[in-house]
Amino acid sequence: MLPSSDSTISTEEKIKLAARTVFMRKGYAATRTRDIAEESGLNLALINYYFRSKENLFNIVMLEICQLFASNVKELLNNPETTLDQKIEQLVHHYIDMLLSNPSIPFFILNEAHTSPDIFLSRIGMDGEMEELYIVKQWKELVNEKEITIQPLHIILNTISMTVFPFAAAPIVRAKSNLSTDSYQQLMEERKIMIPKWISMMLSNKK
Amino acid sequence: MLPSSDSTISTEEKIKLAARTVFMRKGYAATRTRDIAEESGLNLALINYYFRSKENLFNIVMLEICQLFASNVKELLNNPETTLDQKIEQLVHHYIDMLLSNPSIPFFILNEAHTSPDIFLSRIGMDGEMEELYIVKQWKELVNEKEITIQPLHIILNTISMTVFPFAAAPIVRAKSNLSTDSYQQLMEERKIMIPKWISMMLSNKK
DNA sequence: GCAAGTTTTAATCGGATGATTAAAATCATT
DNA sequence: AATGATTTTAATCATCCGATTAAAACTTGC
Repeated sequence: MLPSSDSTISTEEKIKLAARTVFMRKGYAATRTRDIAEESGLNLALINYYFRSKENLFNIVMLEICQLFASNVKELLNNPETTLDQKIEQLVHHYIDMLLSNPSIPFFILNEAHTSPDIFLSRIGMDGEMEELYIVKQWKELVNEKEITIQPLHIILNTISMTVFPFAAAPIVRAKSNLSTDSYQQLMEERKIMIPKWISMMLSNKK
Repeated sequence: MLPSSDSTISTEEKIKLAARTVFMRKGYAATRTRDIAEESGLNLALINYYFRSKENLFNIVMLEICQLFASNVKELLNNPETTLDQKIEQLVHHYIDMLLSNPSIPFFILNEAHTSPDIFLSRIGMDGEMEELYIVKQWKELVNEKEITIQPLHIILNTISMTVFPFAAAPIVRAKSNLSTDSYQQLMEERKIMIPKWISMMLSNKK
């Protein structure tokens, strides 16, 4: 978990916290070091004293967010004790819970992946090694059993799309649907239950 | 349709074209007027000569993109001649086709909706009046017939999520799945067929 | 082909912004 | 309390970038 705002935290941590807030709200380019100074209530020069440059600070914040985004997921997908359906359910729960407390993350990640894909992809360990995960074995078994012809990528895309997109598009959806912040959160709680069911339906629909 | 690059187009149009390219690639904040000048091969001062400011130029480009994004959709959803299933199918087809030729639009819209939601929402006519559309009547009929309890917002979210998100996240998904541009387009063509079926499944699943 | 308007150019301005600096304030050690 | 190290501050620098300007290069109408 990312550190929460506290009373007795170091200056360095205060800067990182403020930077995370502002970077996530406005993206890298639109953020001025002065914004971070203001947000943290600290002197401008401290940012360059503790972190050498704006870019360096951003990289550090970025890395922590990516780690948060990826945390537990690999273990979850590699657990031999849970079924495939359970894994999907756990994954959706994990992400919706995480996004409910950090709703700006999807935008942030999409933003940086889009504006500088090469840097972004190299920064986070996008090195594959997905084939070894236990869920892949389970998927192959399911394909044999039920004669499913659907590409697994579609299922992955659908799961992530339905889970993450409502957070990325929250400002638009909220405006269009006239939902309060609370109602929107309630809606996401509902989706925590529903999305795994919808995915199961897609999987059980043999060809 | 947005104007395509041509041989005999006015300077004004050249600037707008270049601006669209760069704004969509980098977002408003990260774009310098000098980038637009370079992209168009024109003198820097022409941007301020034809459009008074960077912001003004952005607003114009933005408006055109939003219009493209919203074009035909209202008519489609208000057509009394098509069934609800057909409407969803047409909607998905329309958007995937549009996004295949303009894959940066989702990121662009999400970006601006997030960084300055108030400006964005006021700019595009987010004024509701959704209730009058024919599809709403059809939805209500379906609810009566099949005793569906699912919130319509979930279905809307799912349709848009599954359609749009794979484009917004394309750089990440492409990297993770090692798919070429062609294969990725092929995947989207498949989704054109599949998404309406998945949505139908969700709808037919009574409670 | 010349005058009036229009478009394009190179040069420059002024404010914003990332970064630095040198001095002041605070803290730690004895 | 005195000394030295660390942290914080206000002021400043250098560069970037949106915008302007004045003159040059075109175009149009006669």
